[in-house]
Amino acid sequence: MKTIEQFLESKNIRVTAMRLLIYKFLAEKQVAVTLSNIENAFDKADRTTLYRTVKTFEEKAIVHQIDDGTGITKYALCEKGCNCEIETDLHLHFHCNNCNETVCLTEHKIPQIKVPDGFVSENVNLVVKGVCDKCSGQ
Amino acid sequence: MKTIEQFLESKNIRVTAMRLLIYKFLAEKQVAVTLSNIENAFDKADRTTLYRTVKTFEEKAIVHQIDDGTGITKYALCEKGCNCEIETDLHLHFHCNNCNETVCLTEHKIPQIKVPDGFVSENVNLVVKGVCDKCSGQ
DNA sequence: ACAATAATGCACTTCCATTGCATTGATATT
DNA sequence: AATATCAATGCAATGGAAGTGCATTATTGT
Repeated sequence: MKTIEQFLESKNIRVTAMRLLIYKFLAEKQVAVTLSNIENAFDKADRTTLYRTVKTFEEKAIVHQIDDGTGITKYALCEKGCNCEIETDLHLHFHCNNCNETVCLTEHKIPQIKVPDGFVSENVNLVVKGVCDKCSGQ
Repeated sequence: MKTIEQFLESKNIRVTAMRLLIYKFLAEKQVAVTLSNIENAFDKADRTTLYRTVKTFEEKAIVHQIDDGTGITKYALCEKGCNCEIETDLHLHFHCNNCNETVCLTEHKIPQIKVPDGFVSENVNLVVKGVCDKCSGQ
């Protein structure tokens, strides 16, 4: 059981108060968040700092970026089952058209996709849209 | 063999010189195009006109929008095998990381994706990224 | 030919992403 | 412990794409 500090250090990320806070914020969220979400949670901090912190996390593969089709980039912590260091890691994301939230379905791997001759597949982005469990009534 | 004029009329779209030009432009393209692409091709015309023309085409289901993950919306004509009137039509798109072009692979249907209990799947966006046939060497 | 309606063009606005630069803070070296 | 070095933060500004309101022009139907 590592502390967050040790974890960040193991990823070659300098530990700062800001980074710890943002990490904790991401960790307690069950859904992918936008920069604005983070901004609202930390209104004393500057947008740029938050932006760059998330970028740093992304470069060090502790956060991955999600394009769920809303036009706004979202971010989520990489979890067990989400090997973002590996370029070809493929898990799917679910975007709820009702509450507008996006979640990672890391246990759902993307099936092999066949592409025509001459095409080389390196990466796949798969977003399923619909209604999430919270909104679907039960 | 319908003329473009007849085709547009059959879709309840008024025929104008601008719309014919834009339609022809889209038709001769083998790849999805951005608004900027269209803008560059028609620099005498106003951005807004181009924007609204494409929107109209989209509403009338003769063009579909593609989110290939570049952050810029692309558009492509719906072709045989692409039933965009049907909300749930699912064909995949291929984005080349080399030439940055995106093509529709209409003959490649998206496999059924399983989602956890409580989640309702309505729509799927699947983009395969890699190297296209033109860039892959042969 | 004319009235009604739709298409086009212009000027803005908004929102998100991104960068340059100065400043503050942390780390390492002596 | 003081200082030099380098990274993190904050501020200001920019750029790009998407979208809207309104006036003007074109098209359609009567």
